[in-house]
Amino acid sequence: MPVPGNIPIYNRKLIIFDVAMSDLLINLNSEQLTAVTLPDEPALILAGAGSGKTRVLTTRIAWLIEQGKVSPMGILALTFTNKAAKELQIRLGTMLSISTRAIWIGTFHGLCNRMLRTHFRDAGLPEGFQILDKSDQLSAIKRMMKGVNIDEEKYLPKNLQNFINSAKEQGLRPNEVDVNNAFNKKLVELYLRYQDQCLREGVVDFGELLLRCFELLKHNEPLRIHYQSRFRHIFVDEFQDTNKLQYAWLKLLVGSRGVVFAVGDDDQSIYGFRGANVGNMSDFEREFCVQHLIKLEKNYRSHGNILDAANALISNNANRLGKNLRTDAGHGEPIRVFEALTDLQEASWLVDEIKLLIDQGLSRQEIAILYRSNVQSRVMEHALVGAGIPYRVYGGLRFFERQEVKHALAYLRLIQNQNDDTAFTRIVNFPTRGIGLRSLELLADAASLYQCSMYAAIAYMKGKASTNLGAFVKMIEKMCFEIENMTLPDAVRYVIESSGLIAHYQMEKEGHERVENLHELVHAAMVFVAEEGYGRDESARSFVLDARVTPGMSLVERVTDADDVDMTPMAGFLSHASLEAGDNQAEAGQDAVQLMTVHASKGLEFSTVFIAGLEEGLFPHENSTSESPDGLEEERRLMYVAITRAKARLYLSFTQSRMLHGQTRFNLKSRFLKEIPETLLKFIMPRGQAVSHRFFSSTGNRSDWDRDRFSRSKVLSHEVSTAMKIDQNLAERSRAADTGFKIGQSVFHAKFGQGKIIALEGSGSEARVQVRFYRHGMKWLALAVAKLQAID
DNA sequence: TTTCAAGCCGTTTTT
DNA sequence: CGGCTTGAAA
Repeated sequence: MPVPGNIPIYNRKLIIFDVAMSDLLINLNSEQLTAVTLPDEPALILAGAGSGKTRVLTTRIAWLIEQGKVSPMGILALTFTNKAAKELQIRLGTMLSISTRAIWIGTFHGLCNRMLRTHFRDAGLPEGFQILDKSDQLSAIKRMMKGVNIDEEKYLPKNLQNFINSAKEQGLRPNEVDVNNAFNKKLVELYLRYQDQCLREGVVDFGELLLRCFELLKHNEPLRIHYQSRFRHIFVDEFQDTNKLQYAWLKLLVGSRGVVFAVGDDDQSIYGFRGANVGNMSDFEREFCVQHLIKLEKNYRSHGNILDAANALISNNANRLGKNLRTDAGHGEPIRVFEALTDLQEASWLVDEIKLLIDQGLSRQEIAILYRSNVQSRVMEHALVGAGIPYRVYGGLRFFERQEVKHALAYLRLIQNQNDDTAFTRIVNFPTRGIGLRSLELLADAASLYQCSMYAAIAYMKGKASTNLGAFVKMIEKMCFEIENMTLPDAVRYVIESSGLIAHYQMEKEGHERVENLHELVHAAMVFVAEEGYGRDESARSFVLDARVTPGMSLVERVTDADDVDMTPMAGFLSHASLEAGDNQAEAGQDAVQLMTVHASKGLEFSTVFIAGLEEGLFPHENSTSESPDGLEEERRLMYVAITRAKARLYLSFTQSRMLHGQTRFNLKSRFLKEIPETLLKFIMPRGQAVSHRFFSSTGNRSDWDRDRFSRSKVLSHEVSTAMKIDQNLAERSRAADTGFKIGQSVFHAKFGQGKIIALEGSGSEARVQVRFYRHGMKWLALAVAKLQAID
């Protein structure tokens, strides 16, 4: 097993690759090949949607290693999301048979976190510093503001939060922010106060991770030189999403010898509103003297009509680096456009159309409904539920954001770092232990008087409040003592029990799922320990050919998160919980129609895509169009992203009227529709609906209507047969119910949507189940009557 | 401490 | 319209 340590692994070509390098290269088109085999110089790759961007990235890394140009240790790959990092790592893992562990792959935040953990002293942070997520940050800000005398009407915590974050995104400390008026001045003052509080409590927010790491590299020359000489090749994915600070950080890290390979698409820049700066791409080109700007314009995803639509649309933007997608696939289907009278009609048309598609054999998960804003989902969900079509909505609460999980983590955080007032206030009286607001006010006063954390201030408390607080301290101390020698999962289990969290949620009538999530947290800790490689011997972590990593081994075992290996399991787990909030989607697994915002769809692809609500004011959104011209361009890029998600079929819809915020609004059809050549479109008329003049004038030619396929009689017969099929299916499934269902089983109900079985009773035709539906609460259902569908 | 009702707000969102 | 927060009352 052991390989002599003095032979550089990266020179042993035969061992390294599962697939011969030539095979990897031969399947690339000429644009991709050029990019992959570029000499050691800064490069900017303009990677269009569906152009094989990730493939170029991974093949380039593999190629560099194979050529002996760089050791895995000399590679740094930066992504924007954890998902992207994971995908890179997995795909690299399939190309290379050496461990990918030595390669630093991660998000900007993850890697900054790692550096700060390693050099916490140099960075001026306490060893066990905690990371505040967005909601932690907000509560920290609220707490800070309580101690200051300000006009609460004028200074909203949310606004201050945005102010602080956007300052940090631009790399600005309080003293560096431009002060042009009194209002601004106050905000800066509050920013400073917040900064002091964070430092005192030993916590950092997301922006701080980057900013502090930036400052660390900037002011610490030996460290900067160390990393500059280590990372010879730096890869940046989704470059158009980087903000000013990330760009500055990158420049520091690259130094004069590093080679940056930046991949991005200015046409898919849709996060300007949160600080992303597309200008970074042209800045990069200029400042790094990029010799090779390579455009990947060959698209492997969509049919011609779809790409033509996308190209035509995006050509209306003035600020572009410029590129045009092309494909070898045929034109494919025309893009279908539907105008509805109301949002309800739009939804019911959508559902009818989806039924047809499913009948034609399309799987549900190949169908996506995209919309500009989340409120639009409700009408469509309602229609889907009514039709008994399983669906999945992306977005919403993620695992580590759930209140019960955050509570449990707060206990762990307080055990780690007793200065963490955010964690303290969260749990000091949860579950309730007779510590009211009054006591906490007194405690906060004491804390500011003695300049210490609230936890430490308990020692100074006198009177009756101190009894309960004293008991709390005893409990935390006991926890610290007990878990000291426990494994991470055991510690988590101990804490959720002894804190009383489990007992509390068991008492609550709606607490079943929360108890489950707490147990799930223990499981998450086990997975974390296993995946991160804690408990293995040190040699397994260092860069040697790991005998256990063989081509036949499962991917999961090969994937590790390089971020956290230097931390204790607990610190690593808590970082992980803050930096990777968990899955953003509802229960996976089941074949379901996908609903999401256009933003959430970026990077995904579907055979069939519906883009709903193409109306002025909604898409493009009114708030974006009024503010700046670039706002409209970003909306257009958003539309471009939406269109390019579709592989084979694309539907666009809009309505004359829509219920929004409690009132009916009448919108014009989106300008984006007009920017797509009519020759690519096919207009569909509402079924059984008298065609108004308005409809005529706004949708174009009568000859464009698809009378054939969407004629009334045909659709109706389809509807009937679909309904019968669904009934049959459901009936069959419920007959199998006696044996089929068990507690904890996820189920789907035509009326109530998805839910989980939490109780069973009776048998045979008497059998009843209690189901907690995600959207409709708790229900008892007779299995003989209710058509429940098991979801695996 | 809990519960209920009035009030408020409403684009997109990862780390 | 509807979800969530906040404030008042029991």
